[in-house]
Parts: sequence; C-alpha cells; structure tokens
Amino acid sequence: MVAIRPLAMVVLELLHESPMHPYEIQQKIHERQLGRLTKVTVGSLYHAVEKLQKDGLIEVVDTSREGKRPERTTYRLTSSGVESFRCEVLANAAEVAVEFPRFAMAVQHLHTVRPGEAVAELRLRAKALREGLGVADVTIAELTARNLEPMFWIDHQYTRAMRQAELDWVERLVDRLSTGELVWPEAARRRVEELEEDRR
Amino acid sequence: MVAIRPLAMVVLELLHESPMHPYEIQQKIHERQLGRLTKVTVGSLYHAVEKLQKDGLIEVVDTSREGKRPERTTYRLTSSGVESFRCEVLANAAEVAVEFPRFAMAVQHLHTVRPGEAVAELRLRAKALREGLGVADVTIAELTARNLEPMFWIDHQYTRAMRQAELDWVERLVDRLSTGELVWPEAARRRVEELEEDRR
DNA sequence: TTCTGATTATTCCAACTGGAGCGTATCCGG
DNA sequence: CCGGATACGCTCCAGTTGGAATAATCAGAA
Repeated sequence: MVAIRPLAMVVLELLHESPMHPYEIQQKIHERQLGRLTKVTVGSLYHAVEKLQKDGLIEVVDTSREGKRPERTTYRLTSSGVESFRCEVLANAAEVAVEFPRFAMAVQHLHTVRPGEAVAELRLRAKALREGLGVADVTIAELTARNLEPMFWIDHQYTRAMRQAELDWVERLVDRLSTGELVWPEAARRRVEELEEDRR
Repeated sequence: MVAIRPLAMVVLELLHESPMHPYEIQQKIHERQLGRLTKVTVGSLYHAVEKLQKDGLIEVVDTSREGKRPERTTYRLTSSGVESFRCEVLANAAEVAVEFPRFAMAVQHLHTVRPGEAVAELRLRAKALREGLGVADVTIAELTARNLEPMFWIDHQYTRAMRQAELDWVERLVDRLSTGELVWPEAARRRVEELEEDRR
C-alpha cells in the first residue's frame, strides 16, 4: 500500500484512458486544465511517473524514438495500478483530509494588524471571490450548453459552492467588524502601536 | 521580498510575542495547537528558523547552554521581520490562493468508480463532517465560556463554516444521485465493467 | 539559405520536508 | 543507588518538489 500523491492520481487517470508517454500526459493536463486539481510542473511529472513505475502501478509499453529526438517512453496501467487508483479515489472521497488553507492562517493572525487595514484587505478578498464566482458561472454555463454529462464536471460545482461559502463568511466578518458586533481586542491594538514605535 | 511559507509564519507569530529558542517554539505550537494551521515537524521547524535568519527576518539574541545539554539559540524578530510578517498576513487575507483540496480531485474522478460505491463513500464523508462539526461546536463553546476575545479564535468559526458548506454540498450530491436528478454516465459505467473484465 | 522561434521530450540540481535517531539530563520506583 | 522512562534539544539523511537548462527538430520569414 504505497502512498499516491495528487499528481500521481492525475497521471493514473490519464493512463486509465489509454497508454501514453509523459510528454503527452503533460499536454492533456494542459488541454483539460487538470492543473486546477494539483500543482503540475515538468520535473515533478517525470518524477511521479518514475515512482509509479517503481511501485508497479504502471509499466513501460515501449520506448521509441522518431528521428534523433529524445526517446519517448510509453506507459500503461498495470492491474495493480487500476485497483490502487480506484481505492485512492474512494479513500479521498470518504476521508476528510487535514489541509491548511492559507486564508485560515491569515484569519488566525488577523488580530496582529490594525483593524482598518484588516477590513480593507478582507474587502479585496470579497471582491476577488465574487469575480471568481462569476468566472465559475460562465464555465458552468458553457459546460451545460455543451451538453456534457454533468458527472464529468461536478467538481466545478463543488469549487463554486465552497467559494460561495467563503464569500458569505468574509462578508459576514466585515459586517460584524463594521457594526461593532465583533470588537478588536484592546491588547492587540496596543501591541501594534508598540511595535510601530520600536521601529523608529 | 522573499517567500514566507506557512510554518515560517507560525514562527514569526510566536517571536512576535517574545524572543524564544526553537525548542520553546515547538512547545508553544503544541500547547496552542497551532499545528492545525500548518504541518509542523521538528526537521522543518529548524530549517524554517535557519532560513528566516538567512533572510534577515530574525536574529540571534544569544546562545547559552545549561549544564551539558545542547546549546540553545534564542532568536528574536528584526524590524524587517515585523514588517514582512505584517505584509504576509495582509497578503494572505486579500489574495485567494490557488489550493488543491483532496476532495475536489476525488469528486472529479468519481465517475471512474461504480455509482453504488461512490454514494457509500460520500455517506461516510458526510458522517465524518457531521462529527467534525460537533467537535468544532464543543471547542467554540469552550472558548466562548472562557471569555477569550473572539478575535483570537475566529479561525475556528471560519473552519466550521467551511466544513458546514462542504457537508451541505455532499448531502445535496448524495441526494441528487439517489433521486436520479443526477445520472451516472452510461459510458463511465461500461468502462468500469470493462476494466473489471480485463483483470480476470 | 540561414536565422528565429515554437515544439518535442527529458535531465538535472538546488531547495524543502518529514521523521528517525542521538546524546544528554532529570525524575521516580524498587 | 541503580535502571528505565521521560524531557530536552538538535542533527542528519532520504525522499520530494519546482523549475531552469538542454538538446534536437521543424516551420516559416528574411
């Protein structure tokens, strides 16, 4: 039971369709914008493929060269690869992973800056989130229009839903700060001034 | 303008309060459960501290040893550190980072498994999320009872809100799948059977 | 014809991460 | 007073990651 990282999952998904060489995988990732699901860079892609092979989830079909170009190695899934992929999809669906969104940390540190500054930045985030929602809506409209099976793109809906929830929360926070429902701790306020002084 | 990773942010936050040596930082991270905001391990902590020093955001106050224990190096923020920390908090508050939740990927790959399996795993996730919400509520109740300034723990509220949104979405999805509002693509269904055959 | 820039494919290395391991020191029971 | 558990505090290394560098081919412009 070897660990399968996100990028490896994308590779498995593509090989699930048909055998391919790494460069082709790279192309498809771009075409289909699979980059929105994992960070993909050239280096890590080749490493991921190498590791999958070492772990026996994929195997070499053949290595050919056209002219004097670098050799192309084509890979395909092994049956162990098919099984691992399936397990991993199910596991990721069921288990709530521990993740570390940047914004959660910013929120936790928010009290270390001035209230005014904080609200200004939160308003910027709200704006960005609204724009993101707009883009998502357009994408979803396009996909609907194309009459593609919805199951193939429910992840767009998921991402949209989460963005919406974040926007709601941010707007609520800005609100609570403006109305005074939520107050800035006096201690924190003093600490900021103090550090400001020190730096002179 | 050097990049500041999440772990480095936690270090800066603690040094923001008072000078400390790495081991003490480690202790405080545990005490205050700062581990829920970033992945913290011993190794990466020492590296993070070293890098912060190289980048001039923190500096050595003194290195002392008690008895024959290993030397303890105490660090403190430089003024450049104070400034960088502030900028980073604000930047993280305003910018919507590109992140890669595991579940989003699972959702995108869901069509590669059998509908029945998928729904079962989604129900498990919903259950886990509900439990998570329960825990969050207890924590929040405790914090409220302790009369701690709310600004010091709004991140718990944020996390709770996002979990709730995810739960709503998952329940909705299970629903749509059960009522037939969302159908499993026939092509996908066939592909699963096909691979199943192959492996015999 | 030759130069320029895009395309095809991969290698390489510097940086980062995680966690096992190591050498004290102190505390506590028998 | 001796042996084992636990606390202290750090180093080291194997594994990953990101992206620059490389290297050959091909299409089109000058």
